[in-house]
Amino acid sequence: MTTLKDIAHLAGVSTATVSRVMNGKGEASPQTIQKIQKIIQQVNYHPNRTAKMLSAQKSNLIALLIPNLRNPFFSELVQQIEQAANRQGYQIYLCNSEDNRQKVEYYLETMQDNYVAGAIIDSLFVEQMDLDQLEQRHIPTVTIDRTHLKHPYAALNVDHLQGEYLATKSILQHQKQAQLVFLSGPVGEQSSQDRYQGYLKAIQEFGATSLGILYGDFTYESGYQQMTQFLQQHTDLQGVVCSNDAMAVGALRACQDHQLRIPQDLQLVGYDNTRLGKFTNPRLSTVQQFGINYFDLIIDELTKQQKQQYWLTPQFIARESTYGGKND
Amino acid sequence: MTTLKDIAHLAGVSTATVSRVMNGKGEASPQTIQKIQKIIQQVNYHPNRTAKMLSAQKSNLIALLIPNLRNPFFSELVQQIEQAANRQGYQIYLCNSEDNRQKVEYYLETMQDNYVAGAIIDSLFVEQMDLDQLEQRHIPTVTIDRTHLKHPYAALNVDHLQGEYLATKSILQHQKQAQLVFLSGPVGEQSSQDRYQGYLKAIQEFGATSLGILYGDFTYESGYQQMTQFLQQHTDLQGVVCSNDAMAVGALRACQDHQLRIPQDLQLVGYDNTRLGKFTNPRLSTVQQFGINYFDLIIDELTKQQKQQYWLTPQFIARESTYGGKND
DNA sequence: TAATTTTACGTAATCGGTTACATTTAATTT
DNA sequence: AAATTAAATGTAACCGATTACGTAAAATTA
Repeated sequence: MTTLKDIAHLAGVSTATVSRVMNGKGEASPQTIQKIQKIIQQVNYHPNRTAKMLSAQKSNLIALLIPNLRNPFFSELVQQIEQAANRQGYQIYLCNSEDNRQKVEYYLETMQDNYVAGAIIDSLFVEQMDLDQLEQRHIPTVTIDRTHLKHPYAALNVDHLQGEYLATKSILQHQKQAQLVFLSGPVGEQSSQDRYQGYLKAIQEFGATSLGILYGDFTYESGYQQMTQFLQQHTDLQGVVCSNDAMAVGALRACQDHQLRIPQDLQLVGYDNTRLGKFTNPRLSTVQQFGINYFDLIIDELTKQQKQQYWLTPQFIARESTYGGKND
Repeated sequence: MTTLKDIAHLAGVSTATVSRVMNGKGEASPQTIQKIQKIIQQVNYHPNRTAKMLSAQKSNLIALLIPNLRNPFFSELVQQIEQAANRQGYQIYLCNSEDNRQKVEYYLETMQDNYVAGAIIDSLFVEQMDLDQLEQRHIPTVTIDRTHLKHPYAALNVDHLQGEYLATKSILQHQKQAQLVFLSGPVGEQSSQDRYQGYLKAIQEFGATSLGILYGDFTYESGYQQMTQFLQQHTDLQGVVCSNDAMAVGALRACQDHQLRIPQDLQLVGYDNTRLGKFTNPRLSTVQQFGINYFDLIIDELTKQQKQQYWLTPQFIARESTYGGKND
């Protein structure tokens, strides 16, 4: 590997001079600058990032802690955030915790080792203690959807209750006395619990009935499986409210396997507005949590540390899996 | 940050001793071992990875270079490989090139800076030169589906021609004189070109007709858009052969928007066997490139350097979007 | 021309670890 | 008890950068 020292040798100067030239800091005569730059070109030298990190005690990495990549919502999130980060000269240090507390701990430790410029936290299993530690280490943090956690940095909060209320309402507006079921994420998952409350609120408001709550794990497979099982025992269902799009797609297929027409026999809504939703048959009505412009904002928060709290207003997107939907 | 030096101070020994104890290398008296371990526990010390990397000139990172994350094939690949890597104590250094040569170059450079233990290369825009460089730097490499590139390490090759031949055949077997169209990846994309050849081979063999080739970019959106456009000009189509599942899903929706029943009016096949395929309506017939057990093998190749060449035999998976399909 | 200020560059410490080698101390051997 | 060997630990160089500080050379001023 070509090092600073090599360049210094070749140019007949000290490493300090080369370093200064590379970073445009301090003084250097035009001749030396030229000579050094020429050599750098010739041997295609580029400074070692690891050494740089250690020396500077900082990096251009932004940690992105997510629970998994199975839920398309997160793979889309990763893409969007990565692009926004790149635009501002940052790289993403992807911390996929695989729904596993141990991995969360591992990544929280290695974030520090990697001298990350900031952390974006969107994961269950992150506790107050962890955020306190990040704060103590002066790692700017943006939490996404971790409303119950406290820290002095920025937070993007999502009103799940309101979102699912809107979604559920969209079903009930066309069928006030409908019997519905709620397809939730894993037991204990806060966002799903909040969404469940929104679902219940709409049900009460319209005097409709909830036939229960099903627990999936945000995958197509679990949506399909839970719904299939449910339909074996219930025939009097008019609507399914799902805690994410992927499960909605699974549930949709399960309903169709039971010869139910969507939305005529049964209305169905997803959540998250993942790209797939526009291409299912029928197209999926869903809830949009945040628009594409929020990702740059997240990176800005980390780098400029404006330390704002955002409350995002979810929007219902009507498509074909509920009445009143339209193509888009 | 707690450092080795801190521990050494607390224990009243030198950093060398602490390092030895931490790594179980060299000799140390039972008392010192105990004392040091106790302190490490107390202050929750863990060695800095960056410093370790620099010092040891190696890391537990495996670079995974992919073209993008938009194609679900790749997001599923990332998950699988990450899990396999984790099982063997490695972390993934995700290099998402965003279909961009510059980023490929950036990542190839930083791989070296990160002292990666190996690289998994599955990306267009990687040239022979790049692999030569990796070889020169002694970075063990596994290429996936880069048949035309030469290097002394392991390679997983996929017979795209055969895969698409099987897929096309499955359509033609039930409708020998069908008129088909091929929905390809971007112009110049090698795997799509190979698949196109397989498609043509089956067409010739059955005396069927190809109405042309459409170029998408492996996204739902492009599949939908290309197919919609095509259907505005053609009404005599009996089959669509797609170069990946995501475009197939988009194309499927486009066909359905044109009131075509699948598979009765028109048969359609995807490629890659992504998870979604089991949940579309109709379920998607597709081609499986490699099974789940291949991911551990890839990591093994990197760490044990068996330097094998693999040719994977693609398998056609019949579902409901072609005749002769069945649920699974 | 001598004194002073600027400019250009080198020396050496530092980041947080690892490790070859030297040294001290303890245990064995004669 | 002296000599030898083995065990325990310390010293210092190193990985590849950055940077505070010092010094030599050049430019400016007196």
